[in-house]
Amino acid sequence: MAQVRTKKQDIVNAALALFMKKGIKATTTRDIALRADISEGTIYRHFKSKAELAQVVFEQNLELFWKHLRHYLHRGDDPEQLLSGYIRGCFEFARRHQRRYSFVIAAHQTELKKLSRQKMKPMRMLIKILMLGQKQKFFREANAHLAAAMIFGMLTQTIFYMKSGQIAVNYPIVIQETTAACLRILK
Amino acid sequence: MAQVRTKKQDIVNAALALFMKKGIKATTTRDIALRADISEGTIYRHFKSKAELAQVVFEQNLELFWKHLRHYLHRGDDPEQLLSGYIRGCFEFARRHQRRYSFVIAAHQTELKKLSRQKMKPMRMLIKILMLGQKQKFFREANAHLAAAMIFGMLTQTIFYMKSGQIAVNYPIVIQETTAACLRILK
DNA sequence: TATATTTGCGGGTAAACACTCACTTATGCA
DNA sequence: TGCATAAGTGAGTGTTTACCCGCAAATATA
Repeated sequence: MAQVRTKKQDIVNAALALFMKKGIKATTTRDIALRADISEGTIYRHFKSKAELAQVVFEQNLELFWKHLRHYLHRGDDPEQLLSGYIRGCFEFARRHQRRYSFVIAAHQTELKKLSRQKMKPMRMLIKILMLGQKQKFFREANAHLAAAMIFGMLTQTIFYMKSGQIAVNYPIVIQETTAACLRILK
Repeated sequence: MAQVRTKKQDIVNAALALFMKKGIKATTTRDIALRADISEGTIYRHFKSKAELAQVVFEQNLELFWKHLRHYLHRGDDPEQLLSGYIRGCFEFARRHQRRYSFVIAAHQTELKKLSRQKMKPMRMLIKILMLGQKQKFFREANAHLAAAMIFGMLTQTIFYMKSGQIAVNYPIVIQETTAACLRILK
């Protein structure tokens, strides 16, 4: 990503690492300052509160997830391919950026309550794919929001159980199975 | 439930209400004492720590969810009926005991990390249903753990989005749609 | 070079936290 | 009735917390 290394970015990076490991609440400003190798005061030069910092960190990671996903959608534009790319993108992101993924999902569902719930771009993108597929008669008519929730839930929960070691299957097979399951629902 | 009203139960009830509303971390022992109308010291007569209290509260609610689910499974014993009862049971529990449900799910996935992850009976029960169905050739062969994760994720995420008002459909239809989707995956 | 603005520091602070403890009151039992 | 134990109290404890502020150094602007 070749970013400019400013103190501000140092803070964000340190906060990111800690939030991912311990969660937002359990991470202290002192922890962050220590890790970023700056003083606590400096944090408040750049962010008006710990909450604002958390918000920024969350958005940066969501953006990353989002870019990653879009990369997987570039190839082809028929709904079935889009969906399969989407699913693969989610799994790959979760695999390659385990902590980032967990943070985004966990923060979205619990830690950042009201904040930016509407900003969950990956979810909105899924809805769009489904609607496109319905318009083109690839997928049967159904409430796209409901279907998207189902699919998103399938993905997150599957990843969750894989990570916690309760599903002993390898990635390619899980991706394949999940995609097949989604298509069965939608067709 | 007609429970005996002891101070201990008062504490559990107060803690439950607060944990459900604000989460475990954000609830202080002072909050609990105030709400239960007892002193903070009393909490420590009955529980050796806040963590232990949280554990008890979690288990009580999980037990409730569990009993509720079993009630929905009593009728019939062919896998398809069992599954449909299971799904209905989840949705009904989430509807009738919204906060309890959220607490159990949230606590399971984030707050109680290592504790009692193995104790997630509803998940284990789902796996059993799927295995039974496979044995009886009602459902096709597949990794039951993976399928259970998918289905459980479908349910939790759907409920999550319904509660947050992002899916505007009524319960009977959602239950029906979700059941149909599950069967499509499994058949 | 003189001056204004930004960036960084780190000790300090008040509030909040989970938990303790010496003590009082209630309960069970012979 | 007398006594042992359990239940309940609330002021206190030592930490930890997010955040502040006076000051210094760096950087930009003239």
